[in-house]
Amino acid sequence: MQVIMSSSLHSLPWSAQTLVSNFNSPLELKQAHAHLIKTNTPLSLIPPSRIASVCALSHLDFSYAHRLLAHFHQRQIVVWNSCLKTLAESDSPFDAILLFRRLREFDVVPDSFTCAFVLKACTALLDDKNGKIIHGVVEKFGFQWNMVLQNMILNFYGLCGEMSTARLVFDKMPQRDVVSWNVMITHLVKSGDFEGAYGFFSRMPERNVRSWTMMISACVHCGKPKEGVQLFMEMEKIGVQVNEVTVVAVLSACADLGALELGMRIHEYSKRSGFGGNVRVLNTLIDMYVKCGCLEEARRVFEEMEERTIVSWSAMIQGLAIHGHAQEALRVFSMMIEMGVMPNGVTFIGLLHACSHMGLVNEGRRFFSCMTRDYEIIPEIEHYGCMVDLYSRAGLLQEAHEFIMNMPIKPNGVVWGALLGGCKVHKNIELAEEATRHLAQLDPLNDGYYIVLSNIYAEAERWENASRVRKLMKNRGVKKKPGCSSITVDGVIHEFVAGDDSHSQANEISDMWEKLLDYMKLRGYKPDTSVVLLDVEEKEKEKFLYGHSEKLALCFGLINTPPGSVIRIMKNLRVCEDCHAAFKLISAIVNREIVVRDRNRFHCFKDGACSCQDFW
DNA sequence: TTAGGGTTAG
Repeated sequence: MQVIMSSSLHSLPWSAQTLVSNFNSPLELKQAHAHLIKTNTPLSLIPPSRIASVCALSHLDFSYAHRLLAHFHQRQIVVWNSCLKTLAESDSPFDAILLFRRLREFDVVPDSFTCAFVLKACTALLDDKNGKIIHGVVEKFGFQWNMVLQNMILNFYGLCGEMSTARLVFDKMPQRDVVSWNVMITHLVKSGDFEGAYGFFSRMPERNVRSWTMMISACVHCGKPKEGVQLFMEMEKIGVQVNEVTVVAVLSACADLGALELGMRIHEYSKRSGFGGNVRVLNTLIDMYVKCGCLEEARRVFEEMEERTIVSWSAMIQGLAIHGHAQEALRVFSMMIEMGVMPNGVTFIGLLHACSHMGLVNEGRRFFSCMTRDYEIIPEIEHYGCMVDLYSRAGLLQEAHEFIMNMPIKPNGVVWGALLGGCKVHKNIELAEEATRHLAQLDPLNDGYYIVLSNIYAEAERWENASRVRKLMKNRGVKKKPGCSSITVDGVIHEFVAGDDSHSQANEISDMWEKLLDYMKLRGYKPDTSVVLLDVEEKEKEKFLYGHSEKLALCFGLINTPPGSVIRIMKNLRVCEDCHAAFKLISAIVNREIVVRDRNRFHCFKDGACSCQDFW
């Protein structure tokens, strides 16, 4: 027998070294194998992990690999694991599961890595059955002290939607780390259990920046932006280092709340912290400034961006739309197309919004047809909603109705609601009744629709019908959401509900209103009592009208802010016609800019006019 | 070998 000259790879000739350590295909592997046999060199010179991954990726017969690997002194499981890892991370994770079966046929004892890789494959495939088998293996071999593995199991059950099993595993874990808690929180939020997630968050023995960020964004998604901001403040107080994802989450909360001051502070902070150039941060900033009524700032951020994504363009177009700058929104769209950026469905929602807020019916129609023809975007329910809104606002109620009837998808509450809105403006009782019949089925608990119908009846002085709608609401347990407006002065948010006289400055507010009223009447103001639904005396109606929350907030703002500064008010419902007319006059009387964000859009009152040009 | 969060629409 030929004496083995050397067992070191480096002692092989260079060509053999390359052959043995750099093979990339089964053929090259077999060549290396043959070469080693021929030169009587130990097979163990071949890097085993390479055998494993080549065999795995080329679907080479594993028994060949196994025979080959039998020459190695090291524990074979390492090599199996290398195979499993390659397959679990490849685009055919199912092969990892098949290989795991082979491993058991060969009676190879798995270790914790084996379980981890196979579990990874099961997670990618959401393979409930095999995942449970691995879970069993983990328990059988006593790997429950392996935190990584345990966390993977938690995540696996969470992804499969088996929260109760995840909970059982979590409760049984002999120890837990911050990842275990974060995994539970993630899946509780995803399953819609915000309270449960918050409970876990509160009980965590330690938190990292992910825990905080995740919870803040969960708050925003669950409609609790105020709580999100509170968490952020707490996080800052404790001194947790914030990252760009946290910034995005809290900026979204600011956008929802209209919390401009905090938003601006975070903008400064992100510049200082070096992630002021992050596209996603900048996109969120555009949205925040738009929703806080600072279109100028939003424009500046947009213009200064070095790199823009479709989200940046869409956010800017939508921002211009809700601020009533339809023509500019269309120009931005043209610019985007010229630069070769492909629009998406959301871009068209912004464009259709721009058209419907300014009555550009033809342009809207054109966009609706070109989105499919030129860009292959299939309209979704939101696009149909925008079109119905466009026709309805413009007074083309029959066209809107026909459009709904010809829709290829089932109209939802938003679609019928848009028609109802148009019926109110253009006083069409018949179609309003039809829309309400559909809405009663689709969205029976939404107070807004009942109110609008009752309003339409009241305007037509059909008081019995109006009161019938009221009774219906009562019978169905639907309560009218009270109008509520807020204004921030020196960092403090002041909230006013309609008819509110509980504020410490209530008397001053009332005096201010009386004073304004005198000036307004000199300019021809007549209270529009038609917006008051109740069948009461005219004087009584005026009293209700004068107590509207946005009027209270405005008077408070005029008393407590320096002359010349912009007054920003947020309202939870739409601004009524009377407040709209009053605010136009007041903006001229006090020579102030008044920005009102209602539930649909912005109104910027200046010099006696509104940016919506009374089309809303 | 483990978890994650973000923008546009409504």
